[in-house]
Amino acid sequence: MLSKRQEIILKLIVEEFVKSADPVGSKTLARLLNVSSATIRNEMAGLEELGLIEKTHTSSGRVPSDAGYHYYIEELLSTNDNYTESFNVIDELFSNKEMKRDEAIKQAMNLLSQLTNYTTIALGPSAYGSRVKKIELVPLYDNVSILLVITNLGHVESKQITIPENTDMEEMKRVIEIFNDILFDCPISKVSEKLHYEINEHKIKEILIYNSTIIETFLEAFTKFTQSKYYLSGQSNMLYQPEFSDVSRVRELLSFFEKNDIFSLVEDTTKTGLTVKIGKENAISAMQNCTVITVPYGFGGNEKGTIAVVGPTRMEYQKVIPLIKYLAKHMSKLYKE
Amino acid sequence: MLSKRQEIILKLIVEEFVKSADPVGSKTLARLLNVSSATIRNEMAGLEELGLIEKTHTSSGRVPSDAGYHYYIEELLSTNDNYTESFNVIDELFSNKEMKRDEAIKQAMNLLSQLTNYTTIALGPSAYGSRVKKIELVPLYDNVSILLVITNLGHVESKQITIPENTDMEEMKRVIEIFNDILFDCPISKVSEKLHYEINEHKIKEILIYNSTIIETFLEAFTKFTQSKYYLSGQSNMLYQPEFSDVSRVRELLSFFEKNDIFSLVEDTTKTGLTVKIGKENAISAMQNCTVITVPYGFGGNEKGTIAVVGPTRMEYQKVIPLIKYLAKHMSKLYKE
DNA sequence: TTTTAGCACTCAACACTTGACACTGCTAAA
DNA sequence: TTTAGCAGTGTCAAGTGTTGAGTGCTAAAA
Repeated sequence: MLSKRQEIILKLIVEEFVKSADPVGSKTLARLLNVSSATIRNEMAGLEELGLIEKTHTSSGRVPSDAGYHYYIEELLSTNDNYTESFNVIDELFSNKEMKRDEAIKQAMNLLSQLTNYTTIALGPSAYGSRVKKIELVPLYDNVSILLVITNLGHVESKQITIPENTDMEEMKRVIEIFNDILFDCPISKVSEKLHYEINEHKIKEILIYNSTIIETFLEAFTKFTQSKYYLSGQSNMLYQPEFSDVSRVRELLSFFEKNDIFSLVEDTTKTGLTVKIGKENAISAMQNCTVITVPYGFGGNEKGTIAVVGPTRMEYQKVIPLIKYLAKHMSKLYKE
Repeated sequence: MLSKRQEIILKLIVEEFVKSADPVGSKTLARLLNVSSATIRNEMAGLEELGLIEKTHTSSGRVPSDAGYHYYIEELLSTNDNYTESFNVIDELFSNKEMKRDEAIKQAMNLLSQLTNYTTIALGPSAYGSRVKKIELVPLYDNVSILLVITNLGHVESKQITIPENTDMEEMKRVIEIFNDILFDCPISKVSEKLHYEINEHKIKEILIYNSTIIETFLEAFTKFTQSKYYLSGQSNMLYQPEFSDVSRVRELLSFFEKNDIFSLVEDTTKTGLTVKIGKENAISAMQNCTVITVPYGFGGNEKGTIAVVGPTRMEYQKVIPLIKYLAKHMSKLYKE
């Protein structure tokens, strides 16, 4: 257990370091606390022993360790501070109702990356959990058609399909009708299940006789919905942080963003609430001196997405955490139709 | 006019420098040409006077100037070399017919950035110039509907619209039918024109009486088609080039990619053939030591797009130019339905 | 018991010097 | 026209010395 004074010192170290990016020494703190630098040094020795702060070299000032940040976030942050400055900007964004959900999410992420100056990520599930509203087939030319699936939340997915040579268009229309019957109001996540069930049972048999590959094309179109998409904003923000003055770091990080591994950052956190992964807690090597903060959104149905802020471990937690929480709350509202 | 030997020397300087990224000195060339280094130096003095090569400092080897690269590309490259190695990979990609056009373009750009190790850009016009195939309105809930527009090339655009409170759905259906009548087979680029014409003439009058804002919503949906989109691939490739070992350069470049200024790179070149902009010829400051090679594609109708490769001026022109030409040719085929 | 002043020590950062090296341009001879 | 030789110039890496911020420890003061 830390003494009151140790907590104050830890808090100051974190906040000074976040501000300046330089290790903070005993003199600086002495000035802020009206004790001598020697006293501070004694306290710091204690904090270091507990693994909450570190030195970069024998005679440098102290820097918070990963554990130190955690302590800061969990014990020293939640109670006091509350950053509400930018909340009205967020309110404003969401007051515009004339936006498709995807568009709203994109804009929210852009806003968040602007407000924080870090990189932000929104992870699907663009349509996961929403329901089938209508299925259509629009002939284009020859034997090529476009298969359209529209969901109750206004999401549209299209897939080009080639219909076998000797096919009657009337027949095809009937097939689509049957699909509409079967799948109307069916959650996207259950489509595959439902189709496979119907294959053995009722109406769908005649389709199968008629053409078996059409089912596959269908399922492909639906997997497009379930493939969670992601949106990335403010990649280059990070480059202005002093921890990325080394090009090789930048390379690593950007290559990571460009690969489609984004999911590996967040994946398992759809269930829990706000998660803060600091430094080495991130499995990805390029992220060893980054913090990833994730919050799920959309509790309405079974559709859940995640938003995330990625920044250096030396992050303005004080500002970011309330902001991302507030944003997730608003986005959740958006999901309840 | 350059002498034969000067041309050979210029060619070697370019190619050596492209390979090594180090200024090339007289000794290196003497070894390759079986003359003494002093002879080379005399020739180099001439080339420098013509502004084709430069020194980085008084006693350094020579580096091609922007003009030198141009001379190389125009006079020394086209005749001899022909890089065909990777052509079969491209053929393979395009042999898969089951792809929507957008998807095909994306994949082609990914391939190109992989093959070249530079950044590639594909600029719209995703649907500009294609024709309206079908318009639909799918009610979602309450007074919210989705407006769908499908083109003859399988492109789908959707927009959420709110229909005024006291509106009869049957009436609405009739309106959509009228739109379909008017706009069927109309090139996207002409939609606005045609609508405005019809407003003063025939059938559309009754719609106007009925509801004037619907036309606006309509036009908005169509502008989505005409807004040329772009696709960027291999951003981080550039970071591995030694010219980007300086972080501030990287910052500039990546910030540029992140802004939506991409069009300013290419915009005016839709009409001409292959264009090579070297170094200072690029208006954008972040690109002052980059080369941008652009080629238009899609000569079929009036729909034209552009693909581009962005790399350091020290670029493997020998490899990139044939490659991008070949790719553009194939993509053009894709556009002829 | 806690706090403080003082001192010796450490290390990063910066500026400077130095020598090796890779060029060039010029000149005079081949 | 080509070449060898030489003086001159700038880069780069290694080494040196200095400065300054910060530490730990100890002994005295509160």
